[in-house]
Amino acid sequence: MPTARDPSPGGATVTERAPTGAALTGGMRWVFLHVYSTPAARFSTAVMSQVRVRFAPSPTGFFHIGSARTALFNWLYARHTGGVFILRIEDTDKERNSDAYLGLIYDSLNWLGLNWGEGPEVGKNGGGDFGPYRQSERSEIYREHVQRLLDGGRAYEKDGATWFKLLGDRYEVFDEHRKKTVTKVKLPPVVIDDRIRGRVERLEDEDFVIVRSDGNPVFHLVNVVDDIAMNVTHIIRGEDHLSNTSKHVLLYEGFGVQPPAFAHIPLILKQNGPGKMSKRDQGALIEEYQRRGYLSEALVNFLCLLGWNPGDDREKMPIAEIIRLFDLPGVNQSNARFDDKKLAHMNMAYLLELPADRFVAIAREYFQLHSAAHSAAMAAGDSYFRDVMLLSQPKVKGVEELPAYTAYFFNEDFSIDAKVRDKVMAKGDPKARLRELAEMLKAGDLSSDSAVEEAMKALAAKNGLGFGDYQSVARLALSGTNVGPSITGMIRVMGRERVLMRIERFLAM
RNA sequence: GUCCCCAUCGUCUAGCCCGGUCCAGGACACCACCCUUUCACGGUGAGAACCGGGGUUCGAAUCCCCGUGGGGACGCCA
Repeated sequence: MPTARDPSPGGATVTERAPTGAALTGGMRWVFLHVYSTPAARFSTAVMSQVRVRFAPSPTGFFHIGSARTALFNWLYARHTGGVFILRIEDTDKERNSDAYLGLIYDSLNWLGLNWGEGPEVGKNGGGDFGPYRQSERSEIYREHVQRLLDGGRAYEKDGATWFKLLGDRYEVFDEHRKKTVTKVKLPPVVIDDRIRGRVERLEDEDFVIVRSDGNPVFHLVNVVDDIAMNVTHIIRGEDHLSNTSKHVLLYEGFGVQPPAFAHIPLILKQNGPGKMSKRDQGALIEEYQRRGYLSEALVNFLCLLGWNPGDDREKMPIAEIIRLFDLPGVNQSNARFDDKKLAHMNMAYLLELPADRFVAIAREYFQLHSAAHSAAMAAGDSYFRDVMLLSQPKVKGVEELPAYTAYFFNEDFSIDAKVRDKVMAKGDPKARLRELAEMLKAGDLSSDSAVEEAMKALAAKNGLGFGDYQSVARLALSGTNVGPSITGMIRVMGRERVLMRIERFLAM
């Protein structure tokens, strides 16, 4: 609905949209609002001035892009409003939970810089007055709340499970889709005043289970109970939860509590094929980007732009600026397709302007994960490694290219690309050029790129040739290929001894 | 099948709320050229979109309706 960006204040939604056909539902809506707004006064705490948002993942699988963005939008909103970002672990599914996945949630959030003010205590994160923050430790709280519904006649037991009871006239009907007779309840549609979608109506007409027959409470119940208990003011979550929201609103009503503000953000679609992105899709895992040496600030910047924008043409922005500008009405309503090319570009842009020390540190970290490249690189010594990395920084699109891109700096047995060799050796007398270059380098000043460059240019001029006549064959002899950093930089970094050795070996071939 | 959400270049999007300034702007990708010491970066340029149909209006990408398409939800999963 196009009224989305106009969050009408204070539930005044009832009156807008006039004549045609809305009269009936409008009237019923009033009844509904009346029912739950009266007892709300008794339960709801004083006016909450501070925004409290939560990210509530389940440790049942890898942490993926979609979850990361939901966490990010919550975090941004908390930072923007000076509110609290809560991490709550929804680990009620005993079958599928695992500590490894839980650890991955903590690691990924930390890596992305999404620190939580309240939640499980991990490192500098967590703590808070509304714990415990793992649902597996909150059973007593759920039991009390279910008892309250039972006592108030809003829940009953059947088939060993506990069901939430809808209030209204009941009737039986055969459900074609599920092939069974079900009991339905006559009710006006639930109204959701969504900060991103606008007004959404959805009919909820069947009682639903809130505690399984094995005694475990279900998602809908624990989610609502915790959001009440933790004083959550804004629920920012994926649009896939929009259809659950009617159940949740009914539960709030059952507890006599005014629901928080809802904001359903668009989904991220997989880049190839139909459907939303899931943990199994190509490029879906946060862990993977971390492992591939992506810069978290680049990934965060990219993720912000999937479903949100600052309202102008800016894309690459410091996080502080994003925090300043981020707001719920600026979030898009349509799903966005993930594009790894754009992410790679963003990553390169960040890489290019990374301070030298940090670039080298990240490169070293990356090499450590790749033992073969690592041992050779480390054997060459810290300062040589640093020089090689800084020489390559402006040339690569990502840290993951580094080991292959720089391999010949660290290994003497690099291979010579046959095609390149044939091409380079085809015209002129490259070997003669190489001999002239070696002669010059024996005594030349190799202390800076410009010194090397001047010497090479002088040599070329003396022989009536161009810089390129020396560059291509020198590159071939030193690296075996025709791509790489500037040749002058290579000579400077490799040093006289190594350069002369490689040239001689090449001439002997 | 039922219900809900959405709809601008291949992709992410600006513009839409408050109709004219839009023969629709930016970015990624692609192509060409320039720069150049290879490869990149960078610069310049090209191609590329208002889903369709009705309506309202002097005028619609912008408002309304209907189609169509895409997405989501329909569990004693979360």
